[in-house]
Amino acid sequence: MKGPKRSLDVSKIVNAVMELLDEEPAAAPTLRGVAARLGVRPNTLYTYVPDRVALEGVVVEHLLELAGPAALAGGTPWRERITGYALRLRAELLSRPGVVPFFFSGPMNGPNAVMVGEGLLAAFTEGGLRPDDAARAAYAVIVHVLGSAALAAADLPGPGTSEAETLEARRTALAAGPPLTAATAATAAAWNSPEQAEWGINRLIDGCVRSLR
Amino acid sequence: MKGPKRSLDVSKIVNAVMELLDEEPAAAPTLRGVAARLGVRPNTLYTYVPDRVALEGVVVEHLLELAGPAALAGGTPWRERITGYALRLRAELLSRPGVVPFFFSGPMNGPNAVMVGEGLLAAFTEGGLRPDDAARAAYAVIVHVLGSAALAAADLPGPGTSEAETLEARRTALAAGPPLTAATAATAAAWNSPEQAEWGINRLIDGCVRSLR
DNA sequence: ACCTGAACACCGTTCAAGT
DNA sequence: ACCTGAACACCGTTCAAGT
Repeated sequence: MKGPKRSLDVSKIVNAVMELLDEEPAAAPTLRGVAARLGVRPNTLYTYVPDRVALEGVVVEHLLELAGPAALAGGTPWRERITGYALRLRAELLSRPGVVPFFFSGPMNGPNAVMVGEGLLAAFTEGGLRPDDAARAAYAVIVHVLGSAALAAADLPGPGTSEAETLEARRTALAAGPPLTAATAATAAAWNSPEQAEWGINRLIDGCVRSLR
Repeated sequence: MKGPKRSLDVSKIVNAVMELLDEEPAAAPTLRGVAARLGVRPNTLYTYVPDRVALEGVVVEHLLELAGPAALAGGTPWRERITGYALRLRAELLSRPGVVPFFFSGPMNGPNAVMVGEGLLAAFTEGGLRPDDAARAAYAVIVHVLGSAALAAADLPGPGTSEAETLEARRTALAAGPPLTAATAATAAAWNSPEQAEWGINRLIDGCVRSLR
């Protein structure tokens, strides 16, 4: 048995990124950090990946997969498939906030992105939308879930602070704001909660279904 | 007339950021770049701003203002006020893609953010929503417009490529994809267009209004 | 073909020092 | 109070060189 010609491949690099995120979920992985974890020099990674954006794209593909796009294909009612995937993806991202910027650093056109798109299209079609509306609806859902995840990640408390006290501080601040804001401070303070993300996605789907006529 | 005690203030710093964005809209402004443009050492900025995230927060506030939040308060039908502000904000961001990440680097709780929230609340209330639903709807709109802007910015072609050929390349790629994707390739390829952003926001508002009952 | 050594041109941030 | 000099600990990326 002769030794391996190469010690690395792209999937090992992605694994290293995921391990870094496991250890420090809020820290954005860097090429140098990934290389160090693999016991290799930073420039070695350029043998496998053209640049940082490309590596981030591969990680994005991995996360789209992690959220279980296969479940989009069928089995449960169409609407649950959509909200299910959307909320699973959001949860995966928010359990690793450091990865969120990766979704906004380049076009999202890998095979898993296409598969997710196809699954959402199928679900919306099953929901009664015409093809073009289904396409618009599918991408609107992606926009919403990624926007929600990104804003929630930006709002995460630093290591010193608990989520509850951040929430309470915000509620108090909003209660001192203009009238309508003050009157809804408790709701508004939790605007980055999973519950409100679910509410938003459901309203979006409601609106899409309504455009059936 | 004695010389000024300080040569700088926060608004001059924000101006410098905006000038950098005017010159190179896709480049993310840096503290060092801003300092250089002001003819000052990088660490000088720490007299005016505690760190990079805080500076970005001030720039975010400036952009929320640029999109004209005052027009949210009244004058036109409630629904146009919402879509108008949302699409103006999106356009401001996409004419300066380098600033987009600033919206995701920290909590968005400045006075203009509160004012925008209040304006959206007023509009949705006028549209017939109960206060808590209006609050959820207001923030869902923000989520959607910022998500849309961020994904569109990530999809922008590099300096070498035109928008039209990027679109055409994507359409061709999607046409070779799975069946539903292929059937809607023309629509799907333009998923980051302003038209589809407007479609998405309108569907979201539709869905919110429907939750009146 | 794969990996390294060394360098380049950057970052944000700190701290003691000058005025 | 404001700004600087100098340094620290980082980045992504390149290129020639070694195996």
